[in-house]
Amino acid sequence: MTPINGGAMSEGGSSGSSGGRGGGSNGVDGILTLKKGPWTAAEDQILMEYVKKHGEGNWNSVQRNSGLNRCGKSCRLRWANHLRPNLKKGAFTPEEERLILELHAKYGNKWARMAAQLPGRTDNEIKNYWNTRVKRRKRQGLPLYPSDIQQSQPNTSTPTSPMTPTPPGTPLIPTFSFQSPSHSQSLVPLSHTSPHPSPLSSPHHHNQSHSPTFASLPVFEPTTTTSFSFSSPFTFHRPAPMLGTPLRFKRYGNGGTPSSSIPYSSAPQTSSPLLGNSVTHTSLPDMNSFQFPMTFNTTLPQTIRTHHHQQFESDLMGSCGSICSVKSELPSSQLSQIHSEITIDNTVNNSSTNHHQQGSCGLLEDLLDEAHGLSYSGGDNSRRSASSFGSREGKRVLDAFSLWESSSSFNSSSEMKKTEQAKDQSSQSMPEDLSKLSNFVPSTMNQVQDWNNTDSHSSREISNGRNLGVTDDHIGLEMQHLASLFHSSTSDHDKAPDPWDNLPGIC
DNA sequence: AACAACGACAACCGCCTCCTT
DNA sequence: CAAGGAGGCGGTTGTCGTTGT
Repeated sequence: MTPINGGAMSEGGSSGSSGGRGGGSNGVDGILTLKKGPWTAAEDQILMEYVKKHGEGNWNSVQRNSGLNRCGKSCRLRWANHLRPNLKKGAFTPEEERLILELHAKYGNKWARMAAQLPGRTDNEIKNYWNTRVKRRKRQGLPLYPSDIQQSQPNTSTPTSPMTPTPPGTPLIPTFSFQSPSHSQSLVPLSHTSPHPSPLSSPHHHNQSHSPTFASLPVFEPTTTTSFSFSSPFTFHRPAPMLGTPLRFKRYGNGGTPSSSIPYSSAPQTSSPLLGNSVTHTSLPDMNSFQFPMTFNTTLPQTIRTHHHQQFESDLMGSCGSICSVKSELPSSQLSQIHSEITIDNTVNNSSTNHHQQGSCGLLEDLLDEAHGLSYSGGDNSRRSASSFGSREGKRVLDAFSLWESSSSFNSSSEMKKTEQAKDQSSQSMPEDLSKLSNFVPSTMNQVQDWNNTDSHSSREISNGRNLGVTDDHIGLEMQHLASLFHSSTSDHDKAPDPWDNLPGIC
């Protein structure tokens, strides 16, 4: 039970009460109390209804206007971590796990920043994953990072990373490298070439002591053999304007955020420092739908890899959200298309497999094995993967969605027909899991579009304008950027096996 | 079957920064 | 310029389910 803290409760929930959960909702002595603890499906429904009507932001008004007896902060958290569209539930994929390691090595405990590069993932998820990992490895007496990932950034997370002390003499400008002989990867922040403003230099960041020249994106060296390969055909339909996932598009603008794209797509379309003078970005003929008829394989021999490729790699890894977030922002029908057309090779696994063949040190092998085992072979993650949507929390959310869908006026409108059509179209060509996803999110996602289209007023007012991280223009700019990277590329059109099929659970 | 250990995760808390007035 | 509100971030805690003994 937590009495409202007078007016002093500045959203911060400085309730000062015990952290106990499952508190009641009724006040004592007539004092209205804010409910704490787990959210119910009904509460979720209320919150979703509210966001549907008013958009994200103004979380404090949720309680005032919707009758939901939760503090604004709690509402925001609930929405961001559980209710908002495009959330990717389930266990982290091996690629994601690897990326988390890399990002943590680079950024430390900057969960939001890491989440910005893991589309559909929340900072809370990443944080939980990491903390669990820290505990486990500490117990096992293992180093936090695989030996091929060197943490050379001043660790901002000493309390939770006791096993990875920052070595003395760590440079202020962090470097980040892979030293596995089989990976031959090396990541360095090419700050001098990055056109992106450094988010770390932003005063927005808490007590950041990083060098302001630190590139926000993990830019790969030309020698990089990265973890992804993309095959064509690679079609982007211009996504519907959405509010999307503001959490990931505000401060940490890379990873598909507007901030990362603007420098590329600004009017003059000057050549990127990375691309050299020969590359001039030109306007796209059709931003509504365009295709990248190319195969891009990052394992190409260095000698035939072009600057385009390298740049694209950089953007893929650094701003994975540029693509992935586009994917995640799309309505389900388009989502399915993206899913079926983006091909990502899991060369992480391949490279780690090569480890054995190349006889690297046993510890590294063990670590890699462990990492994979955690993800695949009966480990905890597989457990969770199997039950991710069957969890009580998942059920709650699904219940809420069911309630919401069944009660929403949206269902009876013509929009519903469109949604159903989209469902039909998409489900025809999507795997079962994606079909389920389609059934799970479509109205929500369409609704987001709807909010933006029909309720632009409220949308613009969201969060005092701070919430408009993803705008139509921004997405368009991203598309321009991406397309420009493919502009002069040619390729074969061989179809590669769809790696999304290999992803567990919902993705 | 009972218990402990562990992992995953939701949610809370406090602090911080930015924006508005 | 200052104050207050709003929102975001990172740290922490408690609960629950699973697994192992």
